[in-house]
Amino acid sequence: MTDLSSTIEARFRDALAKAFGDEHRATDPLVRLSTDERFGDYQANVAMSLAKTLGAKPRDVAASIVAALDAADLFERVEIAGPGFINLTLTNDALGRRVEAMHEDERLGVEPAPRERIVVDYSGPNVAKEMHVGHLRSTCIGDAIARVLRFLGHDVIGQNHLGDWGTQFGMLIEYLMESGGAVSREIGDLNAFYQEAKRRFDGDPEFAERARLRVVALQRGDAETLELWRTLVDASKRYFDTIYERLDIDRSLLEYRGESAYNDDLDDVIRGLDEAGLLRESEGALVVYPQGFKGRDGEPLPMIVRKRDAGYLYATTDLAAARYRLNVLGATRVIYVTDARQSQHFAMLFQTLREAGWAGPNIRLDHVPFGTILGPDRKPFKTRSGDVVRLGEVIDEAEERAYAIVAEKNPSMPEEEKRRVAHVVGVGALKYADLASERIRDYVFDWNRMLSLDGNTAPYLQNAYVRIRSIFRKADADGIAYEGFGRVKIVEEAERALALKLLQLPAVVRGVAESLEPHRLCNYLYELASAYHRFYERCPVLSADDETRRSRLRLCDVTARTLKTGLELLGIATVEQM
RNA sequence: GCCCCGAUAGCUCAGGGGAUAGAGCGUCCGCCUCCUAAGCGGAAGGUCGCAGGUUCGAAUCCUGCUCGGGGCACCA
Repeated sequence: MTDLSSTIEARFRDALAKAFGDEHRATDPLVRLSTDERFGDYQANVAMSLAKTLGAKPRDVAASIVAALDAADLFERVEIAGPGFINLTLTNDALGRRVEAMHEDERLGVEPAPRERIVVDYSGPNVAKEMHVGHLRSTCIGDAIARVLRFLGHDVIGQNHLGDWGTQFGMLIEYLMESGGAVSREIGDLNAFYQEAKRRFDGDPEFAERARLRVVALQRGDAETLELWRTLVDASKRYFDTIYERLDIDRSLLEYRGESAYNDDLDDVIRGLDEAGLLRESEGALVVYPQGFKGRDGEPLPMIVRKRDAGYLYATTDLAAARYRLNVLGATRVIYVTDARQSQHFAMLFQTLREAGWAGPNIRLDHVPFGTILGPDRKPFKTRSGDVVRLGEVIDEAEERAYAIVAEKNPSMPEEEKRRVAHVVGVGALKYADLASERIRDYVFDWNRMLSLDGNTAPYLQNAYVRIRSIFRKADADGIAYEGFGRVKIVEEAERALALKLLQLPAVVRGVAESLEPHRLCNYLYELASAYHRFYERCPVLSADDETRRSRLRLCDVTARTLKTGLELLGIATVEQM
């Protein structure tokens, strides 16, 4: 079954064609959710905009559309109001039948999109460095986007573009050799290792020289050096995996493919740019000048692809990675989830890929920028001493704070269960706070707000789910039968509002895949949970008569699945009790 | 200097051509013999940064400005 908004839109396109000629099938009927219940459930606003081109009065246009509209099985009322709004009220019967169809559908009415291979580049921490809050947003937003696209049926490859190459590895490997060659220490103290190496490098010119030679050895593929490099990379991956696991990041969507994977392609990138006629030399460096960019001096802004000392940069690696994703993996869409400060870099990168002919007109390249996490002082989130906040410590605190709340609200819960719930609630709250506001904006990190049980938070949504599950536990305990559930009868206003909200899921998921804005899904789930809570207050389920009970249990069940699925798409788990 | 992003209730944020702009927190007032009150209802609170413009209609689109953040050659 086509989802509700698409169905309504299609009806209006038919009506427009019938009333004003076939060419008007292409006119957007401007079907929107009504802002006020007095204006019905949906409204079509096309009459006002069409009146001018048709040279008719808007209300007459509206009347013609309504006369041509096939409304029989769908709308209770179709009313023309104000300057020419067409207000639509769905029949309770249509709502009930659509909720039943949604309930029967494993995908909750979300139809698969035409399958595309899509690469999503996110997380991207640096080898031999600890992850910090700066990595949280890319990791959570990227994971959510990858999950949504997969749910829509796409072939999604998440790639972790690790910072696993570069001059700093000379220093790290040299220091590793000095300190015995083994990373036996299980990398909770990667930062310490990095900083010790840096201190050695800064404080001892003789060591610094050895580090520089070590870079050369690494680049020419010296076996012993490479092995130590691999030791560092592997140890770091083990550490990243522990963080990803604690954050409930879907590792089946995220493969490690660091910068080093493209080392052998970099010469060829330069050659390709040359063949495309884009390569220029400037002050000893090799650069390209993508169209439309100016520097401080008003002159064309170069993107440097090879340094004066013949070294390569992230632009080169990014070009190589993009070529790999397009040519080898066959992606038709590549999505980069990085902070907003890199916007210009990606704009230049995309422009270069277009000009080189490496990304054709049918390839979508998206930069998904996001703002900074701010502390309570509205400055970038740091510890009191001004250091970066370690991601592991943030997760610890999220779980501790959630544990304290769970223990207070539900003291009789077994200890192990409390720990599990604290994890799900704490990490869910942390991730949800990151996803819930428009991602381009900076957001203020606030433990109390994100863990609040009121408002647009993960715990509020998780609790709505828990309350539903609680009803089913009681039903099972009391031996109340509900197999097959029965028809969904919409009677009460709260049932109606809940049904309407449920049926919006497909349009919301599609919108997220298009805009790459997970906060839209958050808003939807919050509205759904609110609608459910109102239903819960006003509509007793188990104490109702059998027919009503079966109907309401079915509403409960489809709501629970929608909440659970929606939260899963955000990378957030649910629990049965909390 | 140029470019990008932001500005909506006291605070934190939704809404991004459509009717009288919403939520949570905070403040005030109500609601548990009843499926989790981790909930619900109500009240109070807004020149949607400023000024123009486009439009039947602008918080939403355009231009300029103010304020804040970010970027602008060998780091990523």
